[in-house]
Amino acid sequence: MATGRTHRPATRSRGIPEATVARLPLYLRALTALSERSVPTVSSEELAAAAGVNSAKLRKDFSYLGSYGTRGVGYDVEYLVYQISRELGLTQDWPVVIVGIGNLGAALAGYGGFASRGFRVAALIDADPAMTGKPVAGIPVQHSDDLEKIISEDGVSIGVIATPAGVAQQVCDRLVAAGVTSILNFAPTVLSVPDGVDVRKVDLSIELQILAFHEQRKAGEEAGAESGPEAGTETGAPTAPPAARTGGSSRKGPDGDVPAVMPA
Amino acid sequence: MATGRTHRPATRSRGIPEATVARLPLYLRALTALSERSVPTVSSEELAAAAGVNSAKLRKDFSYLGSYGTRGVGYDVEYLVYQISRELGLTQDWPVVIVGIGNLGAALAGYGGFASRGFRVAALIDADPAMTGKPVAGIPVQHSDDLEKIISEDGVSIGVIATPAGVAQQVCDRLVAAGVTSILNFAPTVLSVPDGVDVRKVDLSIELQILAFHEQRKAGEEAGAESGPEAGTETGAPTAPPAARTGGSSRKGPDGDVPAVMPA
DNA sequence: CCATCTTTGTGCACGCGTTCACAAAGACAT
DNA sequence: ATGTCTTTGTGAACGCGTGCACAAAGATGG
Ligand SMILES: NC(=O)c1ccc[n+]([C@@H]2O[C@H](COP(=O)([O-])OP(=O)(O)OC[C@H]3O[C@@H](n4cnc5c(N)ncnc54)[C@H](O)[C@@H]3O)[C@@H](O)[C@H]2O)c1
Ligand SMILES: NC(=O)c1ccc[n+]([C@@H]2O[C@H](COP(=O)([O-])OP(=O)(O)OC[C@H]3O[C@@H](n4cnc5c(N)ncnc54)[C@H](O)[C@@H]3O)[C@@H](O)[C@H]2O)c1
Repeated sequence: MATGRTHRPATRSRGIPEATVARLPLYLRALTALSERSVPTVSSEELAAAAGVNSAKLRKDFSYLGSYGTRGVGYDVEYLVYQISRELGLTQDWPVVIVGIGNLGAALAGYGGFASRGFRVAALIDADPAMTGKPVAGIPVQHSDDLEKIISEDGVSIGVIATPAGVAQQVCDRLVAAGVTSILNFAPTVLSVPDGVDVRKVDLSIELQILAFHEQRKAGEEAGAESGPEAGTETGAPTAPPAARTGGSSRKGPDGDVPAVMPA
Repeated sequence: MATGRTHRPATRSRGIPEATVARLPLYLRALTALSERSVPTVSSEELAAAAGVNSAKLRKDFSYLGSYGTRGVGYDVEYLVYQISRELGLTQDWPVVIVGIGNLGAALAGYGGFASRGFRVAALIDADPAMTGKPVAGIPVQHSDDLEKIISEDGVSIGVIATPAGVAQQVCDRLVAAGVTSILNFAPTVLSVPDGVDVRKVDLSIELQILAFHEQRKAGEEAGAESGPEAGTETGAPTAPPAARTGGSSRKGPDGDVPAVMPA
């Protein structure tokens, strides 16, 4: 997963578990597709398949919202779309600012999936004076000097950070000071924010590394079940271990992994 | 969290919990920064702060990798960088293809964070003939007709999908058929893949919706503790409920939420 | 060599999330 | 009205992840 709230770890918000909240947009997307095909009702089984989850989990998720659904029939698509939208706060308009209009920021600015769900790009902000005034995706870029003014005037509470990692924390601080209380961070840094501010992060690099881990594991177990510790291709070790293995043998890898002596 | 594995739900890979694997890149990033500052050792407390996690959790995570670390001192930065890199499979080179070189795909292609960690953009692939041959971020775009050839020749096992949602599944199918076993999906669709293929997704829209949920909740509890069911501003309800509330009163929202009768 | 002090590694308890399995609800046919 | 059949809503069990708290390890100083 690319995200995770930063502060406020275990806050069961209004009785709805965090894991459920994270799935509601998934259900909503599937339901919207059904709605566009004028499908009137859907069973938990069908909807769960469309959303890629277990049907029991889906029913339990919906049970947190209340007792919608009719036994023997299923759920009314339009009604459920409305209920989930309302629960997620999508019946109102959310102005969003994007800070850092480089490659990624520009792509985000032009992304149609924004407007489709109650989000509106209120402003694009960049520190580069050469960008100021230049329209990106039809919206003129504004200079970061005006950040505070823009946020307070438009009542923006959600900010997207697409700046280089080095300046992300200070951009974040300015956003928070100006009144933003939700931040979506694309920069590969840990942001620290005061209580009451939510941060979610999207990190491409982390996702790829997780995939690489599993990929390596797949390749490893395919090449013979147990060929002993680390069969081939060491790719050059760095320095020596700290105070390498003087005497004791506490324990090694979880199950007969490579011993803690460093190669070369 | 923007992601989540799709199939193969509870696979404790090689004894390392999935949650730990997801944090390893975070530690690695923090450690790399320390390494660049030539910091020789770091305590679990310091490193945990830098990575934004609990120190006990960090120590437990590292304990799955083995007993590195020296009591009373901490962890050797270089050594740990190497161990985590190796565990994540970053000591080898991973060729990656990006399919769909539009706004997002082009941004990804130019992203420096790729190369920095053992990932190499092996090819950019698009279905638009007008794109073919055109260099994006210094790499010429290839036509999707050649997808299979590219993947088998370069031995690509990781694919990134940045096409429109409508074609994502068929692109995915082709990637998998050609030998790709790990997919990072940016299109807002649920991909179905055979066993043995890992899918991770990044969905901007979902992240924003989760933020909106919490944002709404913050605004709600700030405006008076319990003002009864749904104080103001109904934003127009759609159709009527399915077989609305004939007699029984099973139960409503979890804690005195809006009653299940629809407004208007 | 011994004492002290720092920091790791982990046992343990707890809470969240997932899944199974089933009783009850209600649609629908007769 | 009654019976059958589908599907919901949820109780209960289980496993994973988290964080506390502490014993043991080992560095450091005398
Ligand atoms: N491009 C990608 O695919 C991608 C993927 C994942 C993460 N990221 C991350 O997203 C961020 C942006 O990536 P990018 O490729 O668009 O980089 P970029 O260099 O193209 O864009 C960065 C933009 O931020 C602006 N900026 C710099 N400092 C600023 C400040 N203090 N206030 C406001 N604006 C400021 C710059 O003028 C520039 O326009 C980086 O942190 C990168 O690591 C990018
Ligand atoms: N732009 C964003 O910020 C953003 C954010 C989140 C998600 N997404 C998603 O990422 C995807 C791409 O977004 P975008 O803004 O770059 O769209 P885009 O329309 O700019 O680019 C899509 C590209 O895919 C190519 N394509 C179409 N069919 C193809 C096929 N069968 N094989 C290969 N290439 C094909 C098109 O030629 C085009 O170049 C979409 O699914 C979008 O929903 C985009």
